[in-house]
Amino acid sequence: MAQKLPPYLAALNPEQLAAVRHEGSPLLILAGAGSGKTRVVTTKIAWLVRERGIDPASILAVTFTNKAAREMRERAAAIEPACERAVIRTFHSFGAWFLRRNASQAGLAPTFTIYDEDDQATLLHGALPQYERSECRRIAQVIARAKDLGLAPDSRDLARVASDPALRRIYAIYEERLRATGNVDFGDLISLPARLLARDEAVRRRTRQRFRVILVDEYQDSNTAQFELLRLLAGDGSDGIPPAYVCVVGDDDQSIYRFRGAEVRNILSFPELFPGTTIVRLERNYRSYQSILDVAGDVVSHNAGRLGKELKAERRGGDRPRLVLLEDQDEETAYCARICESRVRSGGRWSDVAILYRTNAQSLAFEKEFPRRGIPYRIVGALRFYEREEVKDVLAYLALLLNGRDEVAFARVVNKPARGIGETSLEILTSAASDPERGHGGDFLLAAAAEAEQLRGKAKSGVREFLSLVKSFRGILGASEGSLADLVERVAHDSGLLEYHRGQDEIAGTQKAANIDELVNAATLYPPTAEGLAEFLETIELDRSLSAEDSGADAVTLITMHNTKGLEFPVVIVTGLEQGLFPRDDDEGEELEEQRRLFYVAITRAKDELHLTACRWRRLHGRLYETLPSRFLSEIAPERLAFGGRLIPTGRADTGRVAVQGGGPGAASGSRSAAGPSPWRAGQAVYHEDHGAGVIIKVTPTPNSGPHVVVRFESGKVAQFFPKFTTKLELSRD
DNA sequence: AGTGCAACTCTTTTT
DNA sequence: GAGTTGCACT
Repeated sequence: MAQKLPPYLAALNPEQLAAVRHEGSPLLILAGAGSGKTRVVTTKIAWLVRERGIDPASILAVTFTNKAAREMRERAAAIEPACERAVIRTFHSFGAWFLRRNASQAGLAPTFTIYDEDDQATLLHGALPQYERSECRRIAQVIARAKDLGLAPDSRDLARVASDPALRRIYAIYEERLRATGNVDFGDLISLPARLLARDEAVRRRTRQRFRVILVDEYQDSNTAQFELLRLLAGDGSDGIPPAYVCVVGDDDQSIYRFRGAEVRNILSFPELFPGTTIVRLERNYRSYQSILDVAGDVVSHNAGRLGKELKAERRGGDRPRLVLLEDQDEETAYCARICESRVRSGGRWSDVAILYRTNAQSLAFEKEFPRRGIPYRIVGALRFYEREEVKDVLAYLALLLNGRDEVAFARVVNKPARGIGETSLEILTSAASDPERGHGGDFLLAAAAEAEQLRGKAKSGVREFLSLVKSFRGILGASEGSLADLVERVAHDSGLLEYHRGQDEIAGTQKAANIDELVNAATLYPPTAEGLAEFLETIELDRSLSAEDSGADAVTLITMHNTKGLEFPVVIVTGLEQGLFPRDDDEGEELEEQRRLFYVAITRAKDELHLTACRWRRLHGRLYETLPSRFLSEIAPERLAFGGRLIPTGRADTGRVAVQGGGPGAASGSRSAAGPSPWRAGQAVYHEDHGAGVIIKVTPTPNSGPHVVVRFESGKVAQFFPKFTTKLELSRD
């Protein structure tokens, strides 16, 4: 290299450097797991500002999580402090930011609040009481998917999201009700900005003139609506404003949010949709040993429709990942515990180990057993602070202060704690609020004030009491001193919620009052103004990772595979690798491929050591099922895996059972192993309890798990078994 | 209006 | 097996 690079660039490999210094055409960075993606993006932002003289305020970088946005901002600013001024946000938070700044054009108040799916369901239930709550939840989800796809109630393609012909009408009613509240839902944060940009030339021009560089991280998880927003933001030059420089970063092999509307095709077809695209592949992996990436590569190679990418480990060698077939969950828990213990015994930390599973319910076994063994653990993403009843109650009072049309918030707290306002009274107030004759403009507080006279006795005094509460809270909102925490505290206390929930705590042993305190605490950072309150509510609504998660304590991580994206651990154990659980039996086609990608993500989290476990017996929904190992396991070349080391007693001597960890000579598991040469040979006829008669088409010996056989049944179905671990498969004798 | 019981339903869930 | 929801009862 002729000229000397500044230090922040000199550390990059050639592909990374090319990605950072690319300009002039759309750029697609295909960044494999562990390939230094964040470093490239942050360096690129800094480089644009520092070397190319780009105004940081004209750079928009969107991510999918707040955590990623924070990290990106910090790391870019660490290289070039001016990057603080870049707009680095999640897609949704950018949408909210944009809508607040263009509120009047969007037909919204700048202090609108955001409804989550629970609120959406409540709104639906209020509009369509004939549908029960659970049904409303389902419908809310369908509507959310429709918005992900950018489909409005009158879109011709609405059937793509659900075939029910009633959907169009329900969706239309929902939209009408939602607009009447003056609030927005998650989907609106993407679709309303897009609609505004499409329709309002002045806003469009102003926005396009401002954002000259647009970066999108985790692009494989973007949905159709987000893609449309991106296109509108970037422009195509036809309005005389040159298109923004668009750079998307992602990994098609890590697209795992299809069920939430993510559209892998966005990344697969990016080069066609943005003509002239340059593609840079980052395939050097700095995280894992090659032995681990080999396994990951085998798995993901079974997917069709990939952009194609092969990870190469900078860290050669490494132990072969270990596949361990176990009897049941107890053995699985014990196996994981032993891995953790031996890690610590050999000088490591508890936090080196992560235990991954497909469903949250699987964490339970570990939660029960680990305390007994003195293993500290933390569960990532299980309990959701903001979704708790008591938290939502306080938030509803707060939201109502900003917006009297918030039907959901009003209905939630007008009678909470109980003030004698029943269903009938609520009905009277609700219809009064929306009655055009009465001119309340949909404002429930105005309606309540005007119509209280119509109510009687308890309801009347209850409404009066409620209104005077709201009035006093609004008084605090104008205060020039103190922080928002004062208001939140007053709301919690004066409303009676704190006492109400304290009472609940005593009955049920919960911590609701403490949670309210935590909410009060979180509000200290905001000013006691309407804007401060709106910002506080937005942060809570959009950044739900706020809960006390990163305590930094030394503990084993229990986590769903989905939640591990972007993380890494020295030791990873992927548990529950059983057919029916992962993948589920009904996973096929696109869904099956997505599950395979999920497995890929899970595997590539491991830096040094990877363990894979499967149980023969799995308890699911309170029932015990006999399972087969996941089909994904048979997609791994057997020689890439170790099948365990030793035979370890489970410690339950009374049953005489052993945990197969594989291992030593003659490692026999219980009574099912037969002596002598294996009867499992290709061509051998077999019978399976569920699948019927079949013929063995392939046998692969394993050191300790007995032979692995592949059987073709008369039905044409091909399935694989470890005869050692199933009683359902028998040799046919004749 | 609040409590208690039976019936239901169960993936994943950045925002 | 556990948590949630609707409904009936008081």
